[in-house]
Amino acid sequence: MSERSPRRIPEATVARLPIYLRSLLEVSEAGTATVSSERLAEMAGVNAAKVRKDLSYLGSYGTRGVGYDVEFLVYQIRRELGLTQDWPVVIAGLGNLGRALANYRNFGARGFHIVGLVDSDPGKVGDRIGDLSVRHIDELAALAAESHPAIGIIATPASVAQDVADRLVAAGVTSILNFAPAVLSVPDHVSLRKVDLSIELQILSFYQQQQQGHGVPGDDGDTPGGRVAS
Amino acid sequence: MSERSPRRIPEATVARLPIYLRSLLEVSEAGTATVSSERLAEMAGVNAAKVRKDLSYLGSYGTRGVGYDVEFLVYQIRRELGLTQDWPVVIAGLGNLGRALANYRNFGARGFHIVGLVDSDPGKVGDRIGDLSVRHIDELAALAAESHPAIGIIATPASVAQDVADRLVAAGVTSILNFAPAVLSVPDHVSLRKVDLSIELQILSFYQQQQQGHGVPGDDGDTPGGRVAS
DNA sequence: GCATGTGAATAGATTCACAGCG
DNA sequence: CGCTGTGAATCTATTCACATGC
Repeated sequence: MSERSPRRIPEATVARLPIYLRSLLEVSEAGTATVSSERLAEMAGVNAAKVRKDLSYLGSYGTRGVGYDVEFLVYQIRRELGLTQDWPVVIAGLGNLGRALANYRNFGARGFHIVGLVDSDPGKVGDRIGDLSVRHIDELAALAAESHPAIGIIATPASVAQDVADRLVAAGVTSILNFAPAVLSVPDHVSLRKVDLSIELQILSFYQQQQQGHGVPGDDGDTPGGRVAS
Repeated sequence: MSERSPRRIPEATVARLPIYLRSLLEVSEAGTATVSSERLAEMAGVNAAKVRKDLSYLGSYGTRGVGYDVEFLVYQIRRELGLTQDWPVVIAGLGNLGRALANYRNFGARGFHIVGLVDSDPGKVGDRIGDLSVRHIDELAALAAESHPAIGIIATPASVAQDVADRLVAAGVTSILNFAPAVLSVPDHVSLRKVDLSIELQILSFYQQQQQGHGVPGDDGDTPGGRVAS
């Protein structure tokens, strides 16, 4: 049973699997048993050929002339994404954003649970958020010993983000999601992704300016700009 | 002076310009007058050839044997990104996340200012956040008439995100940043970007599983997974 | 001499178009 | 017949390597 992934899944495909999964869950909710690549593509906002190629990396899970079995595909994507297990998550930095993240209900609809909240501000230590209380970041090692977080979310100011990242890595975290507006460097064995509000706004600003700037391209026959990127 | 952009800037490059800008501002802060592509690359977490090629799309702004003039390059990137003007932004949805965004100090370090906050929950309407008060989403047209928001940020539940997007577009917004876990469709003239916590976590989960899953690749000689993507 | 700027080479992602099969 | 699965073609992005010019 535990065959290793036979195909290497391209990064761009990996990034879309969660979208397909979400679409499939909607379809499933609606009680539909099978779905075509065309329908999935429409829901996911991509084109059908891409859906088929993406899914083909997981295996030949469709039926020609019919489509894909919804429940089966949900399971396969979950498995491929590692969502059949529950990853322990620690959040560092409990300002506005950190609190918002900590309170996020349906934390990715299963697959993750928050095991710790840390901050360096003594004024925040002890605060209860959801069913956890904030601990001092110096206790990270102790927290790690108890609950072995695999994923760390950084929601601190940029100035301390690298230090926090280093501490997370030292505590055994091997994936980091960085919300701080800073470029982090981590060892090779640690995965890093970033989410950056001001970068996203600046990208939109670029296309906004393009549009208004010189003479309004109107219908310029190619991608109008920054659409569903990343 | 107002020459139109002579070159078409690739999407991937546009997405990196804000990172270079941030790095340059740091260098500028430190009082350094010129910077090499090598140094910039290090700060931005990319390689030097990429920096040079990216910057070459803006024009030949470097000096061979020397590097780039920091202040000059800051100005050019700002201009290219459309940050020499101030874009009016409206935030829709003032739950935990919307509030966190509304309170975000240094809203992208200039270039943007919030002109409106809207929500459909009567319990939230009237709340003051920063120096604005929350208005009902039905007032969006009125708000648009007053302050002409160009950019809309959606921080609502997924279930209403498409409706909110439609309203924003109807109100004249031409760029949308979507935080709701939903695929939105907007007219061609509207730019759309998304930020999705649960998708990011699921991507990390994939690489996390790869790492632990089958026999620990250890040093598998290629990208260990999901590093600084998008 | 040294760091930029850029053609050429390579790698990666998307799209096409159709063969294959239920 | 209809929809998947996939080679081939295309497009986009990255990296190399060196000519160019301060």
